[in-house]
Amino acid sequence: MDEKLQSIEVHNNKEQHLDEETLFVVSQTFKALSDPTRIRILNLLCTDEHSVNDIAEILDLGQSTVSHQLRFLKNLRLVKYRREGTTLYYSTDDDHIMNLLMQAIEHATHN
Amino acid sequence: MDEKLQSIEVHNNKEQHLDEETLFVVSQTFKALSDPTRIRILNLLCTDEHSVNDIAEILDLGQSTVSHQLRFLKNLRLVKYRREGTTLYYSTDDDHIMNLLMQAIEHATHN
DNA sequence: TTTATATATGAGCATGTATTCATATATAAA
DNA sequence: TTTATATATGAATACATGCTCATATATAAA
Repeated sequence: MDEKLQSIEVHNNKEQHLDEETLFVVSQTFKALSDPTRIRILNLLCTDEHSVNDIAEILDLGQSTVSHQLRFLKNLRLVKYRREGTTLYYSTDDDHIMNLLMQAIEHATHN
Repeated sequence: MDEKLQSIEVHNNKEQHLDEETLFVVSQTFKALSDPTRIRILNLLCTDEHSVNDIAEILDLGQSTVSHQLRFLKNLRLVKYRREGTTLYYSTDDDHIMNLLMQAIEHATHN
């Protein structure tokens, strides 16, 4: 099933009960999207890949801050990286979750 | 524009920059969805309205806990209530955000 | 008015989290 | 190997957050 098809589904939860694991995954996912710094990083990466220092410069953040947040996002498999020498180029790695973020941004701006 | 049409849009963020207010609204919205207790409450309310005590009993939570979380959700206009005597019946009040939650639950269960 | 029931609220506490600082690691060039 | 650059990491700290307890408020019934 591709992204487009998932997106046109009407998402009503057939099962009433949410098991512990689903609850954990869902809450973790939204937690990733609940911090302004991470939102800015993901929003930047949604168009292009960027190195850690680029991200830090563009968003005016500390290198350590960016690295910590990227580790967080990488653990949730929301971003990935590609190495080129000593430079790591990060990019997004979950189109579905990025789509959720973009929907929320649209919702926030157009209301 | 109705909910269905918003749902089939491809959500790519045309503007690069996220202003302070958008950032705040988006992060607050996701913060609301990032707590297991609030997810359980919203998932329960997504089908039917329920009183505070009902929610507490069904989800095995303290009355105070539920009331505090409902206040949080109400401040973000994610839920509303209707009074009947001393009983307050809460229900969801933002179909778009509820759809985001359902998408995330689908994503978490079907993967 | 008194009593009972439903809900809201504030304080306190324990836990979680984002940032910063100092430093470690890794790759490449000299 | 030495040096430089890019990134990662751990500890410390300040702040946010969720829950609980006790109590307040609000509505209705007696």
